[in-house]
Amino acid sequence: MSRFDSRSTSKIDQERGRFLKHLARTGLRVSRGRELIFNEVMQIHGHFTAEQLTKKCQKKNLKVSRPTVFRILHDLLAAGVIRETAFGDKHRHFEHVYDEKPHHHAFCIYCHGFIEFPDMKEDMVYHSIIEKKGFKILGHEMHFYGMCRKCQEKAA
Amino acid sequence: MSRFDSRSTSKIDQERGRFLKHLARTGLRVSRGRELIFNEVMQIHGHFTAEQLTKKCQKKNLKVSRPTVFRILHDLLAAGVIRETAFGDKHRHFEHVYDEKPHHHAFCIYCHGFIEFPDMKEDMVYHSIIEKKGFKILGHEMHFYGMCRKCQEKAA
DNA sequence: ATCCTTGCAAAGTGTTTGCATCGAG
DNA sequence: CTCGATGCAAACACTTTGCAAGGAT
Repeated sequence: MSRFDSRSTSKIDQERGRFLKHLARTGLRVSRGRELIFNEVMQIHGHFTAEQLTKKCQKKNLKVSRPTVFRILHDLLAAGVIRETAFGDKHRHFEHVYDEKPHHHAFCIYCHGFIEFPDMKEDMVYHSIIEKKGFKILGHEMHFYGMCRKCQEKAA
Repeated sequence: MSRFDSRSTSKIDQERGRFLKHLARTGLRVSRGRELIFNEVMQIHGHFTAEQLTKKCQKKNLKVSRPTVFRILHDLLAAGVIRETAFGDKHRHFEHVYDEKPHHHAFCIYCHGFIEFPDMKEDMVYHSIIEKKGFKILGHEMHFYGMCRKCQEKAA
């Protein structure tokens, strides 16, 4: 019915605006690499590593070297388009700052696996405390840690 | 009035027990290094990196090499005495699994600084969801991310 | 005597930097 | 023509491994 789905693109456009503004402000160019990486990143749902992103680009025959990927991830971080999301892992994980499907993680301290569960918006209690300190909240994630079913069975 | 403060030590003894049990179960010895690192770790309040722990030991003239520190941190992880706590940082951060003063963090995506705020125990909604999946919860932490006061002022 | 522990040096891994070249404004 | 972007190779930082010596049971 509608002529085009404006909902999902507007979010991306908003993020693109944030990125372009950041580039303009810091005197950086809208280069081939930046456009390309921005687009790839926005297509990813969930978390990703620099390595995964590099491979994803290479599979599509988009030419970007690893250093460039890292450099542009820094740009995206500085622009506030992506953020580092924390895992007890060797490499850094990234994801969009705008959350499509907010969810959280429960990590197994034994096997390092994790399960996901949806956001229940029960974090509001914290908002007033944090914002009183002048901190502007963009999002949140909750980490539970413990022992997954498999590891419990193994330990039993 | 009381003859000695048994409260704080009992917690540590409990953790020591967990560690010893793990060592026994996996056929590892209660070596000098393990005792030493265990004690140092239990004296730390808050998060620490392998590097900090190594330096702490060396300052006290406790002889342990870096590889040993890493190896014993793995033991402590496997025993469930410490866990990795997630920061958007290069090195891994650790902390006790038993939480003395539960608190959470709000990270600035611009400067990577963070502020702390106390645990409000508002996470209970998640327990039933997570435990339904057979996951045994040992603790949790909440990460907010956004922009700290200073970075907001800088950006204005 | 066996098997775990430790330290040293070396190897890995993920990330960053230097530098020369390319390319946009 | 100037200054940023990029790729390559090298450098880095943190962590892990191999190996031989030392130590506990």
